[in-house]
Amino acid sequence: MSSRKRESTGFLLKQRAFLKLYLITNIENGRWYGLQLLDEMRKEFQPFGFEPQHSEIYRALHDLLEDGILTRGKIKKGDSKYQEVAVYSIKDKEKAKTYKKMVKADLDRSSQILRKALEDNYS
Amino acid sequence: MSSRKRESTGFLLKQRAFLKLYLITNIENGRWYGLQLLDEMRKEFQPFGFEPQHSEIYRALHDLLEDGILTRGKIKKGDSKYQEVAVYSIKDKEKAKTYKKMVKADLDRSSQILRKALEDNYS
DNA sequence: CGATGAACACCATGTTCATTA
DNA sequence: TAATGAACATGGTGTTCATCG
Repeated sequence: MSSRKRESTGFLLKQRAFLKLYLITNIENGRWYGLQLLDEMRKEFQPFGFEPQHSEIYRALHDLLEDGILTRGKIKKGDSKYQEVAVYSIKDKEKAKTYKKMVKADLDRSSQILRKALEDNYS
Repeated sequence: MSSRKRESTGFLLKQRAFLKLYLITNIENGRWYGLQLLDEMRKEFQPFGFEPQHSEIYRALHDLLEDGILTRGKIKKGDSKYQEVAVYSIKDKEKAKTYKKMVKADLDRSSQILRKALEDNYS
């Protein structure tokens, strides 16, 4: 029951968790589909030199589906072209909240590690 | 000459660079050998749940040798046992300084990304 | 061609094995 | 057994390919 297995050495937060966090927050505030979310992320983080890939966004979305946090529907886009896109919405608010709380802990921890490094090496 | 190739998508600082930074700083302040440096890092970061592996420390040290930043000598340990250890010292102070400056930029950038995430997702 | 997704490839790093003092 | 190092294995993520509307 308690056979602990190290899952990593615990350095910084992984990109996947970071993206999942943002996806949840964005989807909480409206309906979005994959490439839209990608563009949003890229726009936000371009100033910081971070440019996520489309496949990683999709993987994060699929993760969130498996986690039971999001649900997906297909709708036709309202533009001149009539193409189906996959739109997401929150399925389980509690799970979403729990996940965000988990990631926050890791964000805080990671921030502390970086801050310590700045203190220890540039004094 | 200017055929730029993306080396990564630019998420957070890599562990390797992080370790190399600490190794330089520690070695600037005295002579150390590998496992000693490992123990030191583990002690420092245990509170943050980060526990680097020995092989990664060695890889970082070898990198710094290749970079021409460190130099290595073999000496006998002063203890009851007479075993040779590999001790390191700074070979090129300028290069060391330059490297540390590079990593600082990445540390700052990474910190900003994390801070932004905290602001954007927990307001 | 835009959107989604899967397959494939690579690199950073973790785990295990070998050597020597 | 401590210390170093190399070999091997895996995970996370980037790149490419396939499909469908």
